[in-house]
Amino acid sequence: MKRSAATLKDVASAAGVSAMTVSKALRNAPGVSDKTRERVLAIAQNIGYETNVSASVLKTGRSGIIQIIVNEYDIPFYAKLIDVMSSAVVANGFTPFLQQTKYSKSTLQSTLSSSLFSGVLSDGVIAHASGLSGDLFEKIIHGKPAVLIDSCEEQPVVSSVVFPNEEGARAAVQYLAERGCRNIGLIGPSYLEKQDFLHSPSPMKLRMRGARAALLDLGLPYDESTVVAVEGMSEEHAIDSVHELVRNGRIPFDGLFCLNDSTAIGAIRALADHGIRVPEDVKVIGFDGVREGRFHVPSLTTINVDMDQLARLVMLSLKQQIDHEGDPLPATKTTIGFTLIERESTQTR
Amino acid sequence: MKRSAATLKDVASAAGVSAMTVSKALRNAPGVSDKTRERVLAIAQNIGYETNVSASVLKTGRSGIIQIIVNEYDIPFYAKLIDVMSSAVVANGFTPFLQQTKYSKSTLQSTLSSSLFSGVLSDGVIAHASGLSGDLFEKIIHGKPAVLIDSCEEQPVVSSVVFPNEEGARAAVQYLAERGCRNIGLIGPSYLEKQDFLHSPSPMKLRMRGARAALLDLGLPYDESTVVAVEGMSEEHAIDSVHELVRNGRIPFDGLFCLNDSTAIGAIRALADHGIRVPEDVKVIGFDGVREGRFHVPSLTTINVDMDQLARLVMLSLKQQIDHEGDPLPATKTTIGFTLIERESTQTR
DNA sequence: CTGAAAGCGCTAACAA
DNA sequence: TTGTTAGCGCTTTCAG
Repeated sequence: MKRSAATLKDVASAAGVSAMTVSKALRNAPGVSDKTRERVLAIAQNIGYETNVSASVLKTGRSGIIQIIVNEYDIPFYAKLIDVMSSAVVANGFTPFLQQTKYSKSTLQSTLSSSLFSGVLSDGVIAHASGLSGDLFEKIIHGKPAVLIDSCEEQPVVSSVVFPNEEGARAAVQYLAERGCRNIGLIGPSYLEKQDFLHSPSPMKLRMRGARAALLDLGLPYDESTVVAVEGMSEEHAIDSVHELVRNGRIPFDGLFCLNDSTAIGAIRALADHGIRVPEDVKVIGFDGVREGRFHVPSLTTINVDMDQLARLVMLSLKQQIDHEGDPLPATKTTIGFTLIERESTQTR
Repeated sequence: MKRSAATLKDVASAAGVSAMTVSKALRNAPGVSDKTRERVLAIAQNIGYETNVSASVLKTGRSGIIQIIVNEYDIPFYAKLIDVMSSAVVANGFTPFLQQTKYSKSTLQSTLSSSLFSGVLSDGVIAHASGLSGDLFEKIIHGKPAVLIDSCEEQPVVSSVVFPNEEGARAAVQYLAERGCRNIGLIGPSYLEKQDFLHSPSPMKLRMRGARAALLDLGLPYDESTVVAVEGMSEEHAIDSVHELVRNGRIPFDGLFCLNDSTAIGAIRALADHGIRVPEDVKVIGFDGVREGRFHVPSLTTINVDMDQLARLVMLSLKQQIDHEGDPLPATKTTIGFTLIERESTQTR
């Protein structure tokens, strides 16, 4: 029951060699004969030796830990994101360390700066969190390798991999139009006019911009009544907004592009409450491609973003930065691809 | 751009005191005058000092890190679990460290024993993972504070907090019967007879046992045809099994208790594929109370387990163990409560 | 209340 | 190939 773990020295004396030799043997470092290495490994295994990470981190300044920061775990989109990103981090030989900010900027800051993961303990950061400008981020992490996910700043200070927000939104609206929709509504943060898109772009603003552009190109209306404003991008928010909309008269749409899957799912749920059928009365398309969309009735048509590509690109950038510590690489910005997955919620038949 | 963080010494010389004084000041340890402390804090803040955790862990042997190990992140049940548990860990002043095993026993083992989080780096472990017997677990963690979630062993070696599997299942079946169901089907791993329940209980076995007992008590049939066997507890598995069932003739049930919410959601989805209506033709009830159940059409009636209570009890046990390091406490086993949440999937009307 | 000394366990650099 | 030395940054202990 002794929790005082075995140390290198213990292994060394048991093996009749020096601590240094054991250290090399265990790390597969050069400078140890195969015979010695094997023997050391066996003995280490035998006495249950585990390397003390604190010590080695203290010495080497490298932990192999990559922080992954998101807003929240229990949301389909983030559940998928942390799954994919953790797996990618592991596949690259690092250890992922997840944290959720619960949308709190102060939590984010303390998460990033203070306590456990300040200077040394993490070798890099991957973040998708609201209230996270590249400036702020850079000020906190001080040049530590980092990649932001879907940070839409025009002049990126920190490298980021972004979703195909505009393109995807365009495709969604065009698809609805092709399926015969002429009164297309949008569910998103709020109605925006041209000039509103100029400053501080955000993923949802960009999706709105893409949708707006598509509508105008198609000669379809885009005005205040086009947008069903939601206070947040969760199912609950969409349910509230749609309920309110219907309460003020029948909904005027035959197609609905929801700026993410959660609001799409909420919208379908709320429409059902009022006996409005999807897709017969209204066709609905979402954005993200969360796994839950497949299992709903009706199943959800969506703009599926390529998460595997996301993970690959993030890790690529991160590893480059880690390899180049000291001489900082310029920040990059890469956009990933998407596919439109057709399901029941937009069926014509 | 210097990534070489400020050290205690830097702060010390800037403040004109010794490193020791700074250390005490920053940790709120006794032995420093308020005046000195304030000055030190200000200076530390000013030059952006962050304590090097590796060093302090190395010295003190305590990291404040609690490992949380689950099978998988992108599953509604686990998404909820990690949210609740992380929050509880944080609320208790510790830092949660999440890991997913992807149901691999070897991943689990290496996760627990080798590499990063072996001996020192984590102060405790919370785990909900398959292939995780208490014995195995204990062998790996060697008396480190730990709590297993829903480990149903009769003679717990490690403390655990378990779900109300039997009671909840009983309540689910009774509820269906009260709603008029006479041909109640169960969706779960496989058909089990009395003797099958004796050995190596698992959560799903216990739910099956509770359901069986309820059926027999009610004088309703329980035989091989009662159970729709699934290969796993995800939506996909349930979809496959229900499809196969329907392919072999109309389904003989007017009520369906699915041993978790994911299979319930899958079942409803598959039934819809065949034009079978829920709840008109078949009433469906699930188990767990994942957030997604609310948003489905029909919304899902379920046995909602009290996750907040779970989190509280887990942390309580863990903290007791941490406080008692050295003289091990006896393993405990506590069952949490549940409520039946009525929604559309079992409506009568 | 403050500080000097020692060492946690490991590994980079060098010496043998 | 192996071993020795030194020190990462912090905190425990004990002396001032």
